[in-house]
Amino acid sequence: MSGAADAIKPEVMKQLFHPEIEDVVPADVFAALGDPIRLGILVSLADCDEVDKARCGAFTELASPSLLSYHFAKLREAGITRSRAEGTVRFLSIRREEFNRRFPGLLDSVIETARRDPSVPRIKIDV
Amino acid sequence: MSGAADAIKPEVMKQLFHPEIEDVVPADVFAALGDPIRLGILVSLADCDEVDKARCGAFTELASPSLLSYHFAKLREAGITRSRAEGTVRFLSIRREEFNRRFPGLLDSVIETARRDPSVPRIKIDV
DNA sequence: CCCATGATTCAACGATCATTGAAATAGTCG
DNA sequence: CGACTATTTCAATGATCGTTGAATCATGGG
Repeated sequence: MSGAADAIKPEVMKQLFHPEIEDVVPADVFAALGDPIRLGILVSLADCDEVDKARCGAFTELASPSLLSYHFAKLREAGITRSRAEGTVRFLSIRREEFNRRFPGLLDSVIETARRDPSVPRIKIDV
Repeated sequence: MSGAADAIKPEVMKQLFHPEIEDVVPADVFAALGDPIRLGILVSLADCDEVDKARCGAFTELASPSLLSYHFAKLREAGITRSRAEGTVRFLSIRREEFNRRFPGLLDSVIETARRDPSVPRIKIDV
């Protein structure tokens, strides 16, 4: 097409749903944490050296792409993580500040608990 | 029956299963916490004035007896609570010390989080 | 324009979940 | 014993879960 002002950045991939942090409710948070793969995603994210630089594709040791997508959605819809698109890649990060404001201290205990436990799988994310 | 040494206390009601605290795993704990009724039971227990004096029957505002029994079992099997029988009554309590040893700091954050949130139902337990 | 790549969506599956109401069990007390 | 109370168990329901594999979508590069 040949319009004049199509200066829109092409990187506007379909937006995934993120709840307002005020709408997030404890029971849903804990339900989202109630799966070893999702806890694995969380601690791996928490231990990632550079924040907001973890590609979704870095988690393939934990599950198949399609299953990962399912678990990413669970964490995202529970207000725990954020998914950001950049070109053909998607980056995953923890909604630290917001979440800490909503549920002070909770995330740290959860991550510490999951990090300490051998039943939680984890990967090294090379950014 | 007329044996000589039947000095056995009659309060040996069928024992309910409690996992060893070492066998408890984070994902199962969070799954158990992922329900508003169970969070309600937990904060109500935590706010009970006299520890280990909360009758199961005190929770009937939260759900029907049979549903309560189901949720009690979930909390118990996740290592969070203990059920103790005394005559025809059962008492429910939080496995504070053990649980804190296994997952330091977690229970307090969870209870604080649930206590602060209006989506979690709660009752006043009169012991 | 077509192809490769990264990721989500869809359809299907068996498993578990939350809930209900009725039945069983355990203990107490007349 | 027999009625009564407190609680669990059972059977049944529809809903959601975790998983798989195939299909789809979006983007970037030849």
